[in-house]
Amino acid sequence: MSTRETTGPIWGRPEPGARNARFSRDEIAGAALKIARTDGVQAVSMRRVASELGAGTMTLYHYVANKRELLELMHDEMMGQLIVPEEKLEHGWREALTAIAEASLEAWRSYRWDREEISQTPVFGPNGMRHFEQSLKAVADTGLPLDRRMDIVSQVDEYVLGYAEAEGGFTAPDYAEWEDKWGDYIHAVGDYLQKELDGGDFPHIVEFMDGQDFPTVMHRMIDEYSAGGRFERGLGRLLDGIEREIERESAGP
Amino acid sequence: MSTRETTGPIWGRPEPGARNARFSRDEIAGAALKIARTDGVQAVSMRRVASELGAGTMTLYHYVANKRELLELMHDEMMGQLIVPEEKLEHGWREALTAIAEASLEAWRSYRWDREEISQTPVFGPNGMRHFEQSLKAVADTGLPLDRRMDIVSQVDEYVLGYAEAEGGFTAPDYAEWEDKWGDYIHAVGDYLQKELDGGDFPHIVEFMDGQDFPTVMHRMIDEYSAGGRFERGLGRLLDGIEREIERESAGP
DNA sequence: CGGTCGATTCGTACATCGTACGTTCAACCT
DNA sequence: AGGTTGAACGTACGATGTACGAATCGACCG
Repeated sequence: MSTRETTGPIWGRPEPGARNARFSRDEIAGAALKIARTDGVQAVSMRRVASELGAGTMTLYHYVANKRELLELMHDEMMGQLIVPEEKLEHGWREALTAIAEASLEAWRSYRWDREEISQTPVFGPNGMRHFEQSLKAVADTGLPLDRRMDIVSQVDEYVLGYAEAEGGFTAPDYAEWEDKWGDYIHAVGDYLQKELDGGDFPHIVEFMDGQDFPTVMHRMIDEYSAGGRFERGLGRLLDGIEREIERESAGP
Repeated sequence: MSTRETTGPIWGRPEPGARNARFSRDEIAGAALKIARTDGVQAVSMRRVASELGAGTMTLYHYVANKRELLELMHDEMMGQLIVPEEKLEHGWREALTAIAEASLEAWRSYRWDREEISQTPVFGPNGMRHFEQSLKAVADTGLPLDRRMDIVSQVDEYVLGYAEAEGGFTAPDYAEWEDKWGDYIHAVGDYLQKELDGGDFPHIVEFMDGQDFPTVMHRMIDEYSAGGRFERGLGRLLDGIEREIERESAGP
């Protein structure tokens, strides 16, 4: 019988294996991540993960209370990728935050998440905690009050999250793949767009397009994103703003 | 017969009504948005929207090629809410960007989107274009080159997006409702968390918790978010960084 | 006016999803 | 040996998006 404990986080329960467990949580998360990496998160279904493991679908429910928990497992596994070597935290807040932000972007890039499912509830897995600890450590030397330090850490996270999210619309594993998937659509969007632009209501967009057609402009923007530098530039601006706040705080009362 | 055109964006096709249409796209998007507002986006199903309109499910497919298009319609309708009165754009880039950012946050707040579905493809609806036009107009007086202006506009969008996303985990229409929904869970998370913290590996988190238990800390953070000011403070930091870039650009070579 | 034909409506069916429920089997404890 | 319980999973249900094709309607042509 054993009514499934569903109130607490999965990490609050002991991992099954008292008797003879075929799988570990890591193995399950690993299988799910492999599917997510190759076919996207929407391809991660209980059936699919189970069959990847060579198990019956319902077997998964012995290790995980529901799909949300499976996603939480995956989420925390990914958070592991944004832990940074400790020595990177020792050369001042600016370098430390940069290192963390870059690792975060890298991690969020490799898996485009089902935020709907995940980010509605606070997920605090082991790796999530390690990341949080590192983030607080990174800004420990700013001289700002605690709540302000927390504020800054959150803002950097938010920026990286938004950047990764936005980038999703302009990236694919491979440009040719993107072209293959969206090419026709983009072309048709271009036709519609041009008609609107000819109406004369969008002078700044017209200036931005610079006489090129929409697919070309899209291509330009995708290059802009994938060339790199854009993220670092933006992060730099944000850190400049933070720096100014720190200077102001340490000067004035 | 009439094979459904699926290659182009919905706005590239004429709206049905050549003969006698019961619904307009606006009515359909409106019904869907009403559902999204009251029960969340995940409650928006073709069946649900149709029945809201008093129509058969498949009738929707006469107005919309598939669910993605319905979501695009909703998305653009929401984008309408982040159009700003023109006079707000006339007092310098800083005020203009602030006005746009605040309107954006407001709009994104009211509907928590299924980004998975939406943001994977570039959506350029009529309102999306208006927003883009306004954004470019807002930074027209910065004196920066065109691609840099575009870069800045995007970054502000990205920050707002990330903020809204992160905020989602700390908000509910009403705190009591949040408490009701997550209270038990948060409490259980607290138990797990405390055990980890006692291990001694997380000194900065311990400092941050300040002797309070996890539910209390969560409450504190939720207050922090909903008190307002956090978003403006962050936006201010970002704009400070942009300002510095503008100064540097106009001074240097 | 009668007929035609496209525009519009929608019922049925199917594959896929998460998961509730209950059964089976083997390992372990006494 | 008998009982208990951890582990595996088959079956079934209700929800989803949507393909298919039949039914209905109304504007226009003759």
